[in-house]
Amino acid sequence: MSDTSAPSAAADGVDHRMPTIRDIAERAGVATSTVSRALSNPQRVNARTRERIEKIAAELNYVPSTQARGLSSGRTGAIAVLVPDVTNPFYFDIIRGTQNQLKAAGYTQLLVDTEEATDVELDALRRLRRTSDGIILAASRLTDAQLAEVAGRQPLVTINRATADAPTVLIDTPGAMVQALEHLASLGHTKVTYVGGPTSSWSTHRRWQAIQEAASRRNIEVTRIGPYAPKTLSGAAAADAALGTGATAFIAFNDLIAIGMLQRFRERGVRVPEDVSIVGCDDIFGADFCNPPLTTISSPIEQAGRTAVSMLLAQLDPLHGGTPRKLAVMPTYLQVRASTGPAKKA
Amino acid sequence: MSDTSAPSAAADGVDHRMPTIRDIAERAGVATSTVSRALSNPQRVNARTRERIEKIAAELNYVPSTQARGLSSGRTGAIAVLVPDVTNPFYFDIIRGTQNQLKAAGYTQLLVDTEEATDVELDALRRLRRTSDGIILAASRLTDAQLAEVAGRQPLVTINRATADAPTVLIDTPGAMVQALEHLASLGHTKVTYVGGPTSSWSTHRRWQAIQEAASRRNIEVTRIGPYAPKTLSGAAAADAALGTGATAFIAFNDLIAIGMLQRFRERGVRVPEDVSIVGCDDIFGADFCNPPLTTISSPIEQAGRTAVSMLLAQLDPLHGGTPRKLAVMPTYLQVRASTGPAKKA
DNA sequence: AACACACCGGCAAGCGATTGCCAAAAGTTG
DNA sequence: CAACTTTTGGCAATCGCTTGCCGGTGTGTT
Repeated sequence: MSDTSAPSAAADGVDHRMPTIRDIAERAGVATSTVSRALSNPQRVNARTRERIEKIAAELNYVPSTQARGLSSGRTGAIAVLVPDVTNPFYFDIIRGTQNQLKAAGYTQLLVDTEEATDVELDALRRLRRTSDGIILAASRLTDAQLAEVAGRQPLVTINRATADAPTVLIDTPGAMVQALEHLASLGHTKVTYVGGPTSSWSTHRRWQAIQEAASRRNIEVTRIGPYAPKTLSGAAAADAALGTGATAFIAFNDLIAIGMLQRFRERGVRVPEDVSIVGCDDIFGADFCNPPLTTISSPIEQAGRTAVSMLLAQLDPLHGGTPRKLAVMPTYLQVRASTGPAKKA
Repeated sequence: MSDTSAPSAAADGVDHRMPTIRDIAERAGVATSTVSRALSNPQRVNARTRERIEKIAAELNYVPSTQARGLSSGRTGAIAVLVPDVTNPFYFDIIRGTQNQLKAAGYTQLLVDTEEATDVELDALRRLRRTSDGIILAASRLTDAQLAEVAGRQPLVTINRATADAPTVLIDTPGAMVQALEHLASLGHTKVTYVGGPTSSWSTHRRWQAIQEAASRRNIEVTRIGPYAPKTLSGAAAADAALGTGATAFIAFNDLIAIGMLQRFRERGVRVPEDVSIVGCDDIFGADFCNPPLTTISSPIEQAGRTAVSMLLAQLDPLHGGTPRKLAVMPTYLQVRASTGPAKKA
């Protein structure tokens, strides 16, 4: 870097200073306030003036400064999306959903990976207070109290984590657990093990509860192992432990664990579904082409992301958004593939 | 703004207005400039004063306004990462790599999905000019001229797209193509088809070139089909077309296509690797557990992301960053799994 | 013809930080 | 102890845009 100097005009003769509304105002012979309004509040200004301004803005290749806009208006135009792990395919779809919807609404998405850690989540939330207009919090690890405090400070929507203090998008995996159990029961399984996720995960508790209830109404004995980290690598340990329970069918916290188990069973020579059956959860990328293809709980994840955005936007702009819903439940269903089969005769 | 006066407390008794350096300055009995310096230029201020200020800032739970900071300093503290498709697992790893490294350096990551479209990419780039301090552009679809212009306007690092105008991180997939070809040759394959990616992809051309060169030096006949969109869904069409070439082995533009082909072959009763062999590229999530597990080209993708960040940061701050490298090439190797086998006797 | 009322554009005060410049205080030196 | 240098903190101007308030025009209503 030898240049960077010169009286604001670069050595190549081109003025690299970004144009501001002031430049536009001068060229158009109006006040900056008029330019501002023409550009962000079109109906507030005469059509002819507006067109002239727009034309000049285009010529100058004007791009408004988000910074300045945010500073004076109090709005940042950004929505933060916090997920526990960006590399978990489940969140990909959420991210894509929010991304689409936010872009459509003219917002910028701030993606934050909270690394499955409460303190990272809290810290991010803290500094995001100034940086974003609202937060979408997926699979939060926070306590109810913490969540309430966050919700009190800024618009918030949670995904897969119910709280009275903020609108929530729930994916009805517990409901599908019942389907899964019925499916397994009809295949003759009587002993089922639930392979649990992280202790701090709200979802894993809900699912376990749903399973217990459903099992008690049928003739099924359920046990639980875990917690396991939601990664394929945890699958090996989970598979080994699962085998120790004597159950013939396993319902995993999510597909990542289920796929990991699949791999481990293969290593150990345990056949799926001949020897044991496995049900996953989320129907992520890969669930359809793993070996064997995974029976799992499927849901419109991407839509969950879109719905979360809608709910948040409705909060930000109560007029436009209609009555803000406090809760949306995404339907789920059991996607039966090849990882479940008749129970092996004892 | 109705109040701003009085004890400026909200109805619930809690003051919801965010604290500013001014609040801190008043409490500490110093000027705002001192607070500013204490917080972002510590050695510029007496240790005792600084400690006092820091203490008050902590008590007030002060968070600086990125907006204001950016406006006055000219830096935004954000780096944009543009990828063609956030749901492509290949980019997951890039994203995770940049995310980590950026966070460590105190930057915010702005993730943008360019939807594999040039105009979306250009538009994003345009508005990002004001919003970010620098850009990481993965697998850009832009022309050299467009790229040069972007690079002239703001710090830029490209991934998998060489250009003289900006530092680049390359993943040496072409190099690995040679390995792949040798692997196939040693298995007795003499006719190989390359299943190409999007026309606008720079990588697909490089790979095809490498393949042609390597093939001409051996006794292998290569053909090319495509373009195909880099999604599993394109795999079906690709598989059908591939079969039509009469080749016994296929090298796919990426794992997504390869996995899609795998599925299609299964549907059609074509056995892999007994009837045909497939090599993928990228070693994405899923390549190891699909059926059969995919022989593919593996590389430290996450590190590519991290390296890109380092190179960009070095550009932003030439002093600290040492001599900025202009090019980094990530090593690759062939990961042999079960989708390749001996050529079928004709 | 008189009055009310949009409509439209300008003025100017911020928004919350950073930073160049300056002066008072403190520390050094011969 | 005078002359200097270095520290340290304050002043005030910006950064680029938004927005409340105001007044001058044009249009519509009695």
